[in-house]
Amino acid sequence: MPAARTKSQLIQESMQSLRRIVKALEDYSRDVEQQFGLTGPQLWALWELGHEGPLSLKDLAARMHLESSTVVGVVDRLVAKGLIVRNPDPLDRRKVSLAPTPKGDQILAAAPPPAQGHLLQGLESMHRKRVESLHESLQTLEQVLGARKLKAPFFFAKE
Amino acid sequence: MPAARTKSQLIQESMQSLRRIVKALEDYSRDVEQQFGLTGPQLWALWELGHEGPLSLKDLAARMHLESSTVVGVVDRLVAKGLIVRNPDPLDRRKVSLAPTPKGDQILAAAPPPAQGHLLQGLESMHRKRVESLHESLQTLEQVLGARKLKAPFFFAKE
DNA sequence: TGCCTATTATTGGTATTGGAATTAAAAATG
DNA sequence: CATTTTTAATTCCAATACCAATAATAGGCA
Repeated sequence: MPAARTKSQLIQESMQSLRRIVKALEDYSRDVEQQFGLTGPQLWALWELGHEGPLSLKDLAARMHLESSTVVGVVDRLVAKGLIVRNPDPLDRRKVSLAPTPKGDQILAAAPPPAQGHLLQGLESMHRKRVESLHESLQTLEQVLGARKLKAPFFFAKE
Repeated sequence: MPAARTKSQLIQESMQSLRRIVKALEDYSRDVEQQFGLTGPQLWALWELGHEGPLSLKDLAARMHLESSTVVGVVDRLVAKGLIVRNPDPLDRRKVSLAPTPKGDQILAAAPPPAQGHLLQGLESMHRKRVESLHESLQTLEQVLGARKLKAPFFFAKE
């Protein structure tokens, strides 16, 4: 039986866990890239377009919680690979309508779920009680971070 | 009072929480950069050098869980800003010994803790019971991810 | 000692990410 | 209807981040 941990130890270990979890997700994306030829963001974007129908670039960016300027590059590479197409929106000529090509659909049918899917499968395999507990913990953590974000004006001087 | 959630809902929300937490940490780094002139990785590297004494580039990279080639760039920028110096190692001429300059130490004394510090403060403010629960949940999550990582050879065909 | 291997730092190339500025088009306002 | 404002997509720039390849040095072994 492991010795009792101090609060400080628990915190340190939790931090490391969080880092490892984030890194595990990144590594998973890299593995997919190695073996599948699509980077994590590319697969993710293709996934969104395949499952949520045609989307404008802005909507796609919103779904991925990324900036438009970031997604432009991802879309460029998917277009270059012939997996999606940019169609003009007949109703609003500022917009582009992004959709998978047949080839993109084909890839999507065979591809693993995007990074999040990995985690998803892990969570599915957990007992409900555990998921409940995790959920509550994450919410707490988020509240703490959120609260800090609002009320922590930087206390240090600028040069 | 909110309606009871299904397991699936709990999972979805947990995923989103995780993403938001990661994003909050990234945003914090960006805030520090805006107001302090050092990016997250730069502050982190300076912090490690300031607290762990002179380190070789490899050791610094190991501490940050980054590749050496990534850290070279971060070190370049810190050197360019005059916050650290590269000294030759008298015992092994392959190595460089990285250490803060007086100016680097000065910045470090006034700077907020690196990104992780933000989270750290949040955790410190939580009750021990909550931290215990979070710790346990994260460990479980990590186990699930780790297990999957090992036994999930990619099941999809390569083109 | 001299050759072979391993280690250290670096460079080069590609991808991701956000912010700032630009262009084009739609919407709102007078 | 003309002007202004807002919105959508894009381009450009800097910083991460990885991998692969290289140069220089150290260490091991015949």
